[in-house]
Amino acid sequence: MAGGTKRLPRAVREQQMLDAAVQEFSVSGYHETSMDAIAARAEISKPMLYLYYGSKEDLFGAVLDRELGRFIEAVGAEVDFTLPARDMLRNTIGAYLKYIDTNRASWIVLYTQATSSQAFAHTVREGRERVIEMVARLLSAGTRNPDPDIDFQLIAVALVGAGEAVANQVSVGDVDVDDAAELLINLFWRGLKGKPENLPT
Amino acid sequence: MAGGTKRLPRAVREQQMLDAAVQEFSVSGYHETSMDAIAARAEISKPMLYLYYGSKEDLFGAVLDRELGRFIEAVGAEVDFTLPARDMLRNTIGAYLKYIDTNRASWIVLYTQATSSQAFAHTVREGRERVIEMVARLLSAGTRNPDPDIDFQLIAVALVGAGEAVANQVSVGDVDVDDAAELLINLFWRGLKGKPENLPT
Amino acid sequence: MAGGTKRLPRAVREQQMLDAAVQEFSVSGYHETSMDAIAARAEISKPMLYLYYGSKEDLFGAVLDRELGRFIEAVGAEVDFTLPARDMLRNTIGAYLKYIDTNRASWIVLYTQATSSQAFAHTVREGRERVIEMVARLLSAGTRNPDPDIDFQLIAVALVGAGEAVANQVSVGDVDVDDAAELLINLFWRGLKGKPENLPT
Amino acid sequence: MAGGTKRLPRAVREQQMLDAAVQEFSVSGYHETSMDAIAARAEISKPMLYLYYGSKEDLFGAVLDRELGRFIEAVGAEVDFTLPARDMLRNTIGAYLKYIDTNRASWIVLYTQATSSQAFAHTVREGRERVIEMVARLLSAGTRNPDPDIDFQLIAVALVGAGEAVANQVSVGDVDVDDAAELLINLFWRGLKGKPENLPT
DNA sequence: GATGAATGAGGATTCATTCAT
DNA sequence: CATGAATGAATCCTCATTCAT
Repeated sequence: MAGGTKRLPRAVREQQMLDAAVQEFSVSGYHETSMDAIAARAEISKPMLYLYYGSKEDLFGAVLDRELGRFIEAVGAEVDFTLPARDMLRNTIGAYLKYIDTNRASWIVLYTQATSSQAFAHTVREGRERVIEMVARLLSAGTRNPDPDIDFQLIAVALVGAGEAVANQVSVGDVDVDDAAELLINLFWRGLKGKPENLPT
Repeated sequence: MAGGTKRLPRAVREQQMLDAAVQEFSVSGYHETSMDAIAARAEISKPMLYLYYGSKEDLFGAVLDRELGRFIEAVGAEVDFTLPARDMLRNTIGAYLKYIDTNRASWIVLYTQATSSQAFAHTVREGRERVIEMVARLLSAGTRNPDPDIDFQLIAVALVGAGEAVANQVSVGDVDVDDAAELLINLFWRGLKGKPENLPT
Repeated sequence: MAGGTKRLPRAVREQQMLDAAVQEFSVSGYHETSMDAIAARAEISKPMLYLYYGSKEDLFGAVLDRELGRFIEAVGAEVDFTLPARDMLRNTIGAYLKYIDTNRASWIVLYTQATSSQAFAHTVREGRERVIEMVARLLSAGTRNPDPDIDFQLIAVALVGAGEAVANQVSVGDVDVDDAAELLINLFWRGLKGKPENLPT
Repeated sequence: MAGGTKRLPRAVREQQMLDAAVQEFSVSGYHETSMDAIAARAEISKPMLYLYYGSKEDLFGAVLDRELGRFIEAVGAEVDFTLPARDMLRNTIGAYLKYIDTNRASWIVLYTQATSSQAFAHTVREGRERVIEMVARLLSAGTRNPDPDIDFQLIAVALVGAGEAVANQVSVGDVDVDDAAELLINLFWRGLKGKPENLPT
């Protein structure tokens, strides 16, 4: 009604739909978002959604794919492996939080809503596992004398969990990005220090 | 067939229903669990569910209440505020992880599924905030010279996030409870050390 | 509204639904009959249909089953294998046409509408093949000196086709049952006479 | 890919579309065939279909018209009214079955699928009635002393039914055309013999 | 002349929820 | 007390049909 019922090229419409879907899913979650609502927000008709994405599940999958891709790209772009570890860490975490701060709906869908349906719990779990795996390798590589007793995998789980929790506060707007960055950098940096027992008591 | 249409005292019935509900919700999530499935597992009729709990939403709320209560009770029972900080921390974390290890369905409902519906995102957020608040106070209290610049609140967010992530691994069965406990104790203990900047570089 | 929203025992409701379904399907065919229409005619709600029959396809299947069963029963009841061939033939054809004359909707569904959906073309084809097979055996058995050159199978196809065509006229009300019976009896009786070549030219 | 976006003269396009439509309809039936499928098979766009035929119903009507026309033409071409009755019958039936054998999709649409929609049950019924009428007249004319008691109309119904059933076996490929022809010729010839009662008992 | 893009309208299906016994 | 029987209200999805280029 308001306008916008033009013929758009396929690629544009796709993004328009995904944008609408991200918004709706982020607010209401997978199950409580209706295709009607998405179509309405995208200012198109429902059949278009089905024409382009086949089903609600597939649409949600496409949303996850795009948002995950964007997220990875945004973070990856800021990572320079030639920098010293500490700087790289800073940059990575900075990019991570900046993405979340700037793309809140995206983050909410990826972090909170993606587990809403059985169909995606799997996908999300795998995604997280890859991140954890990566962090674990970084920890292992960044530690000077890696003690074989250290369970880097588990430390990575904890760090990623912490990172997500902080990120989530950012996405909610309760926390300043810079403060969050500083905290996470320190937390991860400690992780790189290796054996916890070395810490002062 | 075997039986089941007995007259049970109200309290027993209630628990029976909640037990069934926890199981179903933990496996399928809020939306993908039907009242039929719950009634079937509880071996009672659907009208009974409605008689006792009014609606699916209320039932889920009752589930959250009971599980949260049990959780708090289980953890609280092991906490002795008269012990030295380090011991208290150890006991608390031990109780926390033991509860999760023993009551996986309960944890899954509380941690993973409670965000499934708009109606409870709120509840969960509040619950987590209370925990974070508590941890923040513990951090603040446990630090010898609390520097007012330290954002204990945010540290608490990170620590709780880490704790949940590790707890989740436990609930999935991927991690040994004792290993998890040791890791978390160390992580939290560092949190008590105050300003991150004090750490060695 | 008009009445009839009573609690009926399962068996009664089932018949009520199937009755409504037969009527609707016979008038509009499989695709052009909506579950709404069937529910409305049965004076029940749509969910009942699904509760009892699962899907439109299954409902149609149940309709076919019941009508085919009734048909076979009605015809079979009149067949007495102890009678002389000619009498048995007369009785069978009589029962056949009487059923059709009395249960027009049933016949229409079985004969005309059952091929409406891919899903049932198969079933119908098989049903017809069984009838043809049976007729072929009767022909073979009823022929005094069965000439091996005679393709009873094909004769049966023709006779059954003729029978269905006549029956259909009956179901439409264009033809008197007795006339139709006489015609078919003669036609089949000729079939029993064996080799066509024996006929006068 | 290979081509297909040529400018073709109207007449060619029309046949191309009808060809595609016949194929699709014969395989899937009226309702289960989509305009998309027809357009795809015809290698043209859907708007073209609508431009030429207005609606699915009209398209199906055009299909029936063309196929019926071809059928009548094919059979009619072989009928020579100057021949003796028996030869004419042989030729007619031969042409009839040859057409079906050669144009199976056409026959299936005319015989099996045309009843799929309310909209055409009518058309088909009328078509069949014309054939029956014609056969009845032939029977009447071919009988030496037409007894007014004989219901040629009904005999024609039976014969046409038999003819269709046999033809259908041919279209399915289960029966040899020549065998089918012989059978039908004999069957019809008997029909010409007049009163059934004259037959031996 | 030809089509990619778009939609109105309706149908099947599924629950959470409630009577009537 | 307990439940089998029943439904209102959505939701997903599809398809014939039509613009705008």
